[in-house]
Amino acid sequence: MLFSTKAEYGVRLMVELGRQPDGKPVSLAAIAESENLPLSYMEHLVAKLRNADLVDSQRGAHGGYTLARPAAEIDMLEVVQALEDTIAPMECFHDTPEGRVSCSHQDDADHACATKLLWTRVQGGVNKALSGTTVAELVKFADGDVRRASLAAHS
Amino acid sequence: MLFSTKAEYGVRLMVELGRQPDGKPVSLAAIAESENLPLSYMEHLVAKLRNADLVDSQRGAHGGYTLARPAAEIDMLEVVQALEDTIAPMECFHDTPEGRVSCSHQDDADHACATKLLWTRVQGGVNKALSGTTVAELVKFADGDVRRASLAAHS
DNA sequence: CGCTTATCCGACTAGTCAGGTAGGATTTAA
DNA sequence: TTAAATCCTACCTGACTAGTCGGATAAGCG
Repeated sequence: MLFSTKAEYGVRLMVELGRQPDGKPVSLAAIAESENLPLSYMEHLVAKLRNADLVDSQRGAHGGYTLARPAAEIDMLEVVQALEDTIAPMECFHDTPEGRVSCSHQDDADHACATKLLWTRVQGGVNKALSGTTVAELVKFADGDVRRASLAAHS
Repeated sequence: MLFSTKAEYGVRLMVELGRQPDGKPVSLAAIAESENLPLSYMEHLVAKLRNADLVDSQRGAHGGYTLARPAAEIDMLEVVQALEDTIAPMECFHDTPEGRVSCSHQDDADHACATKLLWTRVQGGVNKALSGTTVAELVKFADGDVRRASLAAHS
């Protein structure tokens, strides 16, 4: 498995939020019910999204969550990175502050890390796919042949 | 972490085998020592590679393993697929016999699986990176020739 | 024929973590 | 003031990763 359910659930959550046409906050309970996901588990996930400034929260009655930015300006690389602790292809890949990939295995003159080329390419492919997809796009896809979302029916 | 050490170790193993110029079998002990990896753990991995017809084995004294095919004809998608139990991006993706991806979540008329588009793209990116890289290429890279060549994912 | 080198094979295990639960504190609208 | 919601911390549990171990089998060699 490439990603865990954290990414799966979190992406669904973002899509549900992006689905809300006006700026009205949506409660987690509504999302959890509509996607049939455990509410208390989602609380952990949405906390990560909030820490990453991807969603805003409104506490109290009639509170909930909203996208922090327009859905078209949030790409999936941000979302997945916020949810998964790491999306590096291998353990030996640790992101440097400059954002470059590097490998902790030796990279000497006589013996290069043979797998570095491969994992770099894989990560490139994943990042490209993630950063090239926005929340808005997924919303459109989900709504494509569907008239009404179950969540919209509730509000 | 996208992949486990199974893929990491297994790819290293394949590269070591591909490094052997003649068809002489290489013992696991030699590889384990040269890559500084646990021998008894590697035995499990090489068994998977053998079952996938990626390596041939020669038992007994002076035995060992050889690539089942020329290094240029073995791509990393085969290798990684043999090692990892699944490389689907998400749990809900199960490969159908025809090789197409599908999602086990409901895709009914009233609620399309919003994340399907995303995971399909991700898997496409990973598969492309893996299938576009051969053992021979990694061998060449490790030997230092192509060190400055395409590190980034090419198309 | 043993002896050594190697692959093969299955059982077992410590540690980690994903996935989820539980309980309560805090904030806010009506 | 009460209900609806976020927020926060701790805890649990089964599965899986990353091994280890002991031995069976097979092949070359003197």
